[in-house]
Amino acid sequence: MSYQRPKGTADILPGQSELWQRAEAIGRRVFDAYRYQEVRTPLFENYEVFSRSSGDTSDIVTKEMYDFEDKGGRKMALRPEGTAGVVRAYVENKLYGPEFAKPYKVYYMGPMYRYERPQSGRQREFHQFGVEAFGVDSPALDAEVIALGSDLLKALGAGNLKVVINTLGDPATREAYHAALIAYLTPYQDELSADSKVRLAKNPLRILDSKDKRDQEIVEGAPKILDYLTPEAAAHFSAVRGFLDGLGIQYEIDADMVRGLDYYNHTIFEIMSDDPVFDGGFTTVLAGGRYNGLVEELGGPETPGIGFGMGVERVMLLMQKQTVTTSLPVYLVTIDDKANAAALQLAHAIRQQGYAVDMDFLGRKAKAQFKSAAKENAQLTLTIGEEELASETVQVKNMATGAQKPVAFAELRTNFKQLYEELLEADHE
RNA sequence: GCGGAUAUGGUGAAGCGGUUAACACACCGGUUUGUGGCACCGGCAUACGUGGGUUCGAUCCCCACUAUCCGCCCCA
Repeated sequence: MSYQRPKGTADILPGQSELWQRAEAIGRRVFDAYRYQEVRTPLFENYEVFSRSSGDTSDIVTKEMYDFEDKGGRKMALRPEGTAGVVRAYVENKLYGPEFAKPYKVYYMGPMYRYERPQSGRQREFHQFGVEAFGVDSPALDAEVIALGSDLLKALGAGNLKVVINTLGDPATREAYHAALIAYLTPYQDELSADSKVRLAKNPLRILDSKDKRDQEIVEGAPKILDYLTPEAAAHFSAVRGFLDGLGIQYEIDADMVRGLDYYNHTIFEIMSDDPVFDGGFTTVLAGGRYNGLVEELGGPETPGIGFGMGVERVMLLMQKQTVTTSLPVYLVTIDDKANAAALQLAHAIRQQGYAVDMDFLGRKAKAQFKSAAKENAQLTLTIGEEELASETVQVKNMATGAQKPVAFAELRTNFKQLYEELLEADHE
């Protein structure tokens, strides 16, 4: 009986994992530059953590969540996104306390789970890098977070980026706009797509980014949220725009942009790429926004917050073009099995000095071993045969120049670093 | 949840009613003793997704299932 991985999951194998490690290293570097520190929260939480934060009616909660009952009868769920768990941890660990600097900035990297039909750039188990910053309502922080997202993608090598922003305003804004939108759309009720008819009752904002052609025509004449902003919300948004301008970050305002999670308010943003790998059109690779009120919703004190999530798989599609070349310091060539004992000891000694060593375990002939060494991009090959065993030396060959010379076992064992550097120096002469 | 396409060895890919199921790549070995390339020679593999059906005969036709890919919904 053989098995295959669950639908929508992926094995990240050597060849790919190097690229993931590179992405993670770049992510950590960028996050550190903005003084975000890593937080690691559980992959699963109480179901309520997600349903309360994302909204009971959001698609993510109603049809995409991997929820289950544990053996103790508790309703749990695999995290569909990163923010809820981080907010829960923020509240539970009382990170709002006066001893913590504000904003309290954290980042995370890890797998998320959504029960969806897999397709290009979308899986059931997927990965996000994300940040959250708590405790500061200043629009300057909104701008900094957007700058961070943009820097992150650029550092990861993503090109053809477009920053799109919008505001959902404060609760008063939202209430007024919600009413206006329903008033406008209701007369068109019969003309709306089937999906949008449902949305009209459930979440009319969603109709704004319907892809149905007729819906779009109707939406064109719909009231714009920007006209319903309270003075405070308008001031916040214009300040964000000013800071972005000051940073030289190009952006578009899309008044019809809505996000899938109900907890957003004020600034929301997406960074998209129209790189050819997404064949046709802009695809969102990073998105987030402000979620003042969410901390309270999960039982904490009134605390503003803002953050974003970045889809690693989508970024990986962009990074795919990059090639990771690795090289190997030493390949040990053994002439026959009699050399194995000495080879193992030398390999061990060199590895302990911090250099990677590979060797043959199949008893292949020298030619094949050199071929492997070349394939692994070995810098040096050390050959051990009968003569070398007798004289306690190895033939060291610089693979780049082809130069070869004998070196005593003892020297390899005690001072490999110097030898290695000297031998490779020859390269540059 | 809905729609479309596809399923042949480690990989890519021909064949489309009767074949030793091509070919290429990869891998292994050899071309005289222990050195990376090329060439040539040889070897290699539990390959026709699973289960039914049609047929004298099915990789090929039909049905179902499963899986994968792509799109919709939704989203990162």
